[in-house]
Amino acid sequence: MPQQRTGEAQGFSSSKLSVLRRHPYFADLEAEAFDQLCRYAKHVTLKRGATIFSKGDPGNSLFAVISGTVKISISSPDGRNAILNLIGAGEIFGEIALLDNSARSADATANTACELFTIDRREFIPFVRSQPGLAMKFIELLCTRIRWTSDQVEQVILQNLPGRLASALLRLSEKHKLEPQGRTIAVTQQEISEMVGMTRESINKQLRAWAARDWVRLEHGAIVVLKAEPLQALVEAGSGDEGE
Amino acid sequence: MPQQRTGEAQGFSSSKLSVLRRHPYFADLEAEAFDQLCRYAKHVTLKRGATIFSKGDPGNSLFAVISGTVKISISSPDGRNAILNLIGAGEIFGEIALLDNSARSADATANTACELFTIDRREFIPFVRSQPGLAMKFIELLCTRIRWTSDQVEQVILQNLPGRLASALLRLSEKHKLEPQGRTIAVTQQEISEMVGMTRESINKQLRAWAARDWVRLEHGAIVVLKAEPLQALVEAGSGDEGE
DNA sequence: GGTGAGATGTGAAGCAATTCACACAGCTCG
DNA sequence: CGAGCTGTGTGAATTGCTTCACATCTCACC
Repeated sequence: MPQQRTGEAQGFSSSKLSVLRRHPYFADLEAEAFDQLCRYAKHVTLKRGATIFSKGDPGNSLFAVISGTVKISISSPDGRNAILNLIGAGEIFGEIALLDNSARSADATANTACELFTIDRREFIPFVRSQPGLAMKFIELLCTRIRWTSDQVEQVILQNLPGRLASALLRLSEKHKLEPQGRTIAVTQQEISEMVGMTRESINKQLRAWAARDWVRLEHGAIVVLKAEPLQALVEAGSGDEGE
Repeated sequence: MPQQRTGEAQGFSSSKLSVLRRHPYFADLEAEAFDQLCRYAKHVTLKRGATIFSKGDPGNSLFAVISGTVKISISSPDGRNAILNLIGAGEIFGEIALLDNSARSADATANTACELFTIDRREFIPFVRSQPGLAMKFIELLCTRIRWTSDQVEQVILQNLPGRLASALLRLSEKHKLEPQGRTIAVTQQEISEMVGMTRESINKQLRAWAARDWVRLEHGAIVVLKAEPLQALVEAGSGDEGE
């Protein structure tokens, strides 16, 4: 894990911690247990593009995002990329390899400059055992992940370009809907193309067509969903074309 | 859940139970706890094609397969199907909706005639709480599922037909390698096509090409992997064509 | 031992998405 | 305040896979 600056946890401002505290995974943890968790944690600041871990690494730490976004992806030998997930502030990642004590199954990189919280396996596993409710929380987290990933399989197998793209936009805007920017999704067209598994060019053309109908607005490095309903209809219609 | 015959558990033969007992999820459960679990369980016999549950149903039971195979799939409005997983003897399914107390996210049907074990949420959840090690087992199970599903996303996004098909065959033969039939995978070409998201015709043509090179042997309703290495090489080469 | 349903095998035509080859816009950092 | 790097926009040619339309094969079950 290169390019990181670490420091012990005692200096955390409460505003940073509150990002995590608000999150469902920790929300109903007792204050005392939460403080103890923070004492174990290390703080990491990363530049955009920094590698957090790579496929095949031993999975001996858990991460939480304080600010910025992290990209979970896999790359093929011929240079193509598949983005499995984008992790935003307040979310956790890296739990799978940690929990089943095996190698990382994908790469994690800083998609923007970001601040992370990281906790080591050696401290974390005993902590989970001491907090019986926490295991159940992680089961819920894993279930959410499976639903997310299964959804992705479903869309990629069943839908054509418009359906896949619509589905990806809706899934992303769903994740972000709690946040202040509303329905603005901060992703590049290149990134979306790697999430749905089609070329940037194809994605661009479809997005333009929708922008012409005012279903979306395209910004530099972001997409705003203006009308979710017709997109939703497209997904539900199966691998359907749009009308007119 | 139609077309089922149920009976209380006291009549189970030990041979049936041993299928489950051997399986990692239950292997290191104490005999007493295992017996108690069996007392809660119901036995179900299903005809080929029977619906076990459908997407959207409340998820209030867990299943284990004693014999036969179960298909976990999703169908789109226009009649296309995506198979997410095939569950064989000794395996568990239906745990996701049970654990996070939500609706089924896919359909489950009997892919062959099969015998199942089923246990109700009301009995199961308290049982898990009474067996602290069991929660950890389920965490491992969920991690395995995520890895399986993420693999599927990876292959479907990054690979073309030969790569996807090779990958699917290897993943399936991996699952079956412990069983007596060796590398024989009991699936139809239609089923494989729905797992990789391409048409049966395309799959058939690719399989024939490989059969001509003795990489696989095609049987009625089954595929035998003869040479895993060239298939593995194909997967690792990215969306690569085969030579000559 | 026949018969029908499910599974496999195969070619020709069509098309959705890729590939390739650009032009331009917008940030950001010396 | 250009210089350069990302990100976006767009058209023409190509292609991998689908679609469609069959023939054949296999097996379970009357």
